Amino acid sequence: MNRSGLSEQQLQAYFTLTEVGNLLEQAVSSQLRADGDLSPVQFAVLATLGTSDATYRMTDLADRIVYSRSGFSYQAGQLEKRGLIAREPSPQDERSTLVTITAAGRELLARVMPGHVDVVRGVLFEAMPDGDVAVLQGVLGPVRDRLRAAPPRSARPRRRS
Amino acid sequence: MNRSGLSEQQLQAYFTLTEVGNLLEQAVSSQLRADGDLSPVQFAVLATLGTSDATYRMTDLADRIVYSRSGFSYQAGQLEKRGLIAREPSPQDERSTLVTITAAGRELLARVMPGHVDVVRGVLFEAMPDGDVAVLQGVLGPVRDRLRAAPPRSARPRRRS
DNA sequence: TATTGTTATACTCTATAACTATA
DNA sequence: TATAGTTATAGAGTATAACAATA
Repeated sequence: MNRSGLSEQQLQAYFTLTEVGNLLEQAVSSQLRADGDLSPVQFAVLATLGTSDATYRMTDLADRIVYSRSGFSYQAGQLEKRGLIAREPSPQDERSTLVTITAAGRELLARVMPGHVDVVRGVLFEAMPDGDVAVLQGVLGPVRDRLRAAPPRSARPRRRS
Repeated sequence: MNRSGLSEQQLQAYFTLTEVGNLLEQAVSSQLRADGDLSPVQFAVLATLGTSDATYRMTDLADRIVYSRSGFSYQAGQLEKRGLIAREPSPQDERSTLVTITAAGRELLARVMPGHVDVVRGVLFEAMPDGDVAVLQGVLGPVRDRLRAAPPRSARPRRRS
C-alpha cells in the first residue's frame, strides 16, 4: 500500500487493464468501421439487441452501453436512419421507447461479426492460454455485475429548470 | 467454439472486459474532470511522464497512449498551453520532439491522484479479493506486452502525397 | 526517400440544459 | 412532481491529408 491508497500491484493492474482496453478498442474500431461503417458504440447497441432477444428501453440501453441519454439518442438516431434498429412507444408506459433490432440490423451484425471476432482473437486470445479465459471472466465478471447493480448514470437527479 | 471462431466463453470474457473498461473510464473521467480539468488521455500523458522519469518522443508517447499523431499533437498542445508539459527538440535527432512533465504538471498529478485512486478502488478493487489482483495482472500483462511489441499505429506507412 | 511532427480542414461525438409528454 | 426521451447548442476531440524540416 503506497501513500495513495492503492497498492503498487493494484495500480499496475489498473494501468494494464486500461492499456489493454484502449488497444483493443482501437483495433476493433478500425475493423468495425471498415467492414460495417460502425463505431464501437453502434456495434455494442446492435450486439446487445441481437444477442439477447430482449427489448430495451432507451434509458436501459444507454445505461448498459454506458452513455448519456442525449448521446444515446443521437446514436439511436444514426442507427435508425440506416434502418438497423427501430423505435416504438411502449404500450405499458407511453413515456418509454422500446428499441428493437431490424432484419437489416441483424444482417449487418452477421456480416461484421466474423472479422470482428478475428480481431478480438488476434489481440486478446491468441496468446492467452485457454485456462486464462475462465480466470479473466472469474475476476472481472463480479466487478461488472456489481457495477451494473450500482445506481446508473441516468438515475442521477437532473437539475430543475 | 461457435461458428464465429471464438468460444462462447471467450466472447463473454471479451464483452465483460469491454464493459468493465467502459464503466471504469466513465467513472474515472468524471473525477479527473472535476478535480483537475483533465481528460483521461491527458491524465494518461501526465501519469506516464510523471511515473517513469524517462523522456519520450511525441511518436512514442502517442503509441503508448494509443493515439494518432495528429490527435496527440492536439492534446500535447492543450497540456503545453497550461504549462503542464514541455516540448523541446531532441539533440540527437532534430526531427524528434522530446516531451517532459513540468513542476506544475507534477503538482497537478499529485493533486488529482488521491481522488483518482479512490475512484479506481471503488470501481475495481473494493469487491475484488486481494489475490485476484495478481491474477488479473498475470492474465493481461502478457497481452499488453505482446501488443506493445506489435508494430504500432504510427508505423503504418503514410500515403504518398 | 523515409521519418518526425504540426496544422488546416472537416467531421463525429458528447454533454448540458431546455423542452415535451406521460405517470 | 418525477420520469422518459428528444433536441438545440456549443464545444471537445479525432482523423486524413497536406505541409515543413531533418535523416
